[in-house]
Amino acid sequence: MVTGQRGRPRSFDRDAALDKAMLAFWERGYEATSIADLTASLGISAPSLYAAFGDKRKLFDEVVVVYGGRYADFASVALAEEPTAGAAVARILREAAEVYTDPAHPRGCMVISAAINTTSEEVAQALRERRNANLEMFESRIRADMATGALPAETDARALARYAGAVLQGMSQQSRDGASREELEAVAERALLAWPKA
Amino acid sequence: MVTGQRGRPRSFDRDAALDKAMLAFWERGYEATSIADLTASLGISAPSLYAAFGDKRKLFDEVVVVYGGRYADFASVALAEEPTAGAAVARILREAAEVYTDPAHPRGCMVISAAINTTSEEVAQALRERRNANLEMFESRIRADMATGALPAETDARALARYAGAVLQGMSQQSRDGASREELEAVAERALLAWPKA
DNA sequence: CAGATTCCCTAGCGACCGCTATAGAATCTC
DNA sequence: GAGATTCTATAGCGGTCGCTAGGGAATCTG
Repeated sequence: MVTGQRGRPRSFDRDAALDKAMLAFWERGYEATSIADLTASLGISAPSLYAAFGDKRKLFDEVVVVYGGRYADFASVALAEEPTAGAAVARILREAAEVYTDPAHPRGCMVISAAINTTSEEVAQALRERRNANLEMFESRIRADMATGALPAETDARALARYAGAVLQGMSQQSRDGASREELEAVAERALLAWPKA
Repeated sequence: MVTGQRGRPRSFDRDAALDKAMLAFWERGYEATSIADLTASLGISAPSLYAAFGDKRKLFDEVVVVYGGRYADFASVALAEEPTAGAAVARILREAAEVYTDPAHPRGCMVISAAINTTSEEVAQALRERRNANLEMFESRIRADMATGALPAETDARALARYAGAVLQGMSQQSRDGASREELEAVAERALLAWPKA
C-alpha cells in the first residue's frame, strides 16, 4: 500500500514559491519585506504561506539555505578547487563581480545586505555568523598555504582573510550603489594586486 | 528692544538631543529606530520631538548633517590636505580603522549602514547619493594626480575610486561584524599595497 | 457515494508604526 | 497682576505589522 497524500493537494509549487521569496528578501532585505509583499510575490494568501513555511523567520531561514547553495557556494568551491588561496580568492572576486551584477536577480550578496539594520537581532546574528564562517574558511585556506610555502610563514592569516572579506562586502555594496560588472571587475583586479607574493 | 523669546522655553537641549538621535540612528539604522526608541533615548515625549525637529525624516536629515560634519569630514579634509590622492587615501583608510571601532560611538559608518534595506526609498537614495558623491571626490582627486604625473596617465580613475570606496565600505561592515581596530588597520595597509605607483 | 483529511481564502486579531489633537504648565509682554 | 505665547505630556488616531481562527473547497480512502 503506497501512502498516497491524503486530502486536498497544495495548489502551488513550494520550490518556486521559495525562489520568489528569495528574490523578494534579496531585493529588499528581511525586515523591509512584509508578509503582504510576500503573499503578493508568491501569489498565495497568508495562511497558505504559514502552512507551507511556518512563519516569516523560518521562511527566511529556508531562503538563506537555498541562496547559499545556489549563489554563495562558488566561494567554497573555489577554495576547494584552486591550488592556492591566492588563486581561489582571485577566482572568487572575479566571479563576485559577475554574480553581484547579474541582471537575472537582485544585486549584491543577500547574506551581506539582507539583515543590516533589522530589529530582529536573531536574524542579524544568523547572517553575521555566516559571514564570519566564510572569513574563517578564507583564514584556514590561507594557513594551509602558509604551511606549504605558497604564502610567507609570517603572513597574518586573519588580517588577510579580513581583507578578502572586506573587498567582497565592499563590492556587494558598490553593486547595489550602481557599479557595473566591468567596474567591479576592475576593483577585483586592483584588490588582487595587494595579495602577498609567495 | 531685544526680541526675547516669548512663551515657555524649551526644557531640553536641542543639540544634545540631536546627538542622542544620531547615536540611535547610527546604532540601529533609520527604519529600525522607532519614534518610541527616540523619545526614550532623548528623554522627551513625541510631541516635543515633532515640535523641535518636524518629523522622523527631517530629524534624520539633520542627524546626517551633524554626522557628516563630525565623523565623515576627515575624508574630504585628507583629500584637500595631502599632497597626492594616494597619500590622502592612505590617511583616510587608517583613520577609518580608528573611527569605525571607536568605543565612544556605534561601529562603522552611519552613511554606509543606516539606510540599507529601508522601505523609505527616499532615505536610501539620500545616503546613496552621499556615498556616490564621496566616490566622485575620490575620482576627481585621482584625476588631478594624473594631470600632475603623480599617477600614471592611463589610470582608470573611476575604477580606482571605486576600489577605495569598496575597501572603506568593507571595513565599515567588518567593524560591525566584530573586527578590531588592529585588524582594520591591517586591512587598510594591505589595501594600500594595491595603490598604483607613480 | 460518505467521511476524513488537508488545502484554500476571507476576515480580523493584538501590537506596533509615525504622528497629532488637546489641554494643562511655564514663561513672556504689558 | 492679565493675557498672549509656546512649551509640555497624555491619550489616541488611522495604518500596517506578523500572524491565525474559522469555514468552505478539493482531494483522498473505503
